[in-house]
Amino acid sequence: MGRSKCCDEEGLKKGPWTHEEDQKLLSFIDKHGCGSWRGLPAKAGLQRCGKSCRLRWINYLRPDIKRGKFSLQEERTIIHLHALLGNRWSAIATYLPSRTDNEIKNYWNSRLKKRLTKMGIDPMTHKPNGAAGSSKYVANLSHMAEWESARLEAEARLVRKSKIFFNNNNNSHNYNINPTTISQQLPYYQQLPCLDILKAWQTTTTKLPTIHDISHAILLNNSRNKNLESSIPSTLNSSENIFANNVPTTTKVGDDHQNFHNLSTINSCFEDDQLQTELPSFMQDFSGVFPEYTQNSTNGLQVDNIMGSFYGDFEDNKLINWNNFPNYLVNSPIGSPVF
DNA sequence: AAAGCATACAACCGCGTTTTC
DNA sequence: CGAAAACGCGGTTGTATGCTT
Repeated sequence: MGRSKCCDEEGLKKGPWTHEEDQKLLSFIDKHGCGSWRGLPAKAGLQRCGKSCRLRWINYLRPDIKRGKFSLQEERTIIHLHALLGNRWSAIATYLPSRTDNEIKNYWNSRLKKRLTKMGIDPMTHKPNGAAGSSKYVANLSHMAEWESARLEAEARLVRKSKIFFNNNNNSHNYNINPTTISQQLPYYQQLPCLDILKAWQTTTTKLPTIHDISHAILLNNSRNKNLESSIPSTLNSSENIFANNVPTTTKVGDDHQNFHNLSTINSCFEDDQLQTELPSFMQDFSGVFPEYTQNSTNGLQVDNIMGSFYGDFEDNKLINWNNFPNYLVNSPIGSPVF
């Protein structure tokens, strides 16, 4: 029963790989491809266990690995994803295709975590130290993470399929979304940010998303869309917009001070000039939802300090126009298994 | 110049899950 | 269906390198 006896690991070499070993492994994989790690070392003439060979290939020798300094965009993606998914490095790595989970994990542990700590932010909860946590917020984030986890798994399966689909169907759209919207569509990868996280989250709660939730999802998906060639058609029908049964249709910005603080602290990890440039940009994308912002945004956002104000041009009595929000969701380029 | 400390990152280890027989 | 191997993931360790005193 079962498989044949596993390789005997006694006498196998451990520790850092030499250039010669790398060449042997590369040469073998070049000729025979990777996989069947168990038998690979003997065939390649290596005194290593298959597990060690696999790790060396995946984390170091693979040709599609991007090495070197992490960009600000990548840093931001990691921080936002970590806030959402926790220490699920392989899931986070799917949003940074050229980076390995090991590299992201190391980068987080050696730099980002310390940087957040220095700034008075708990790297695990992504909340300011000492601040009273909002259990409701944490619960919502947890819901989002669960759905996002499921979506990630499904998306991974669908990515390959979708690429073939789009290659073969460039001129024959047949998706279950608003045809009026379709006629105005840019290619999927050029559309407004995907908001499937919010869509998924919406299935778990009747509460309207906060500005924090929206901003978080927008930033996350903007960065993902820049990094991932994922073009899966949405299956969301326009009549199924997430706000169909929700009231009120507007929310006072001032109701969300706590969440503003959360977003503010996350984004305070970045240079102010970047924040000043990029945050207004995505707010402008959502001009229908944030009318007050676009009308009064000449001065950009104000970020004074770590706990600084993110309110910018928002005032307590300004309203978010939730009625316009479904339009953005319908335009979402990436499908979700839960819709 | 050298010792001690900090940092970065490659690699290992253990464990849960999946696959194969 | 169960057992065992293989795989994949996250936590941790070891070591090289850089910095400070």
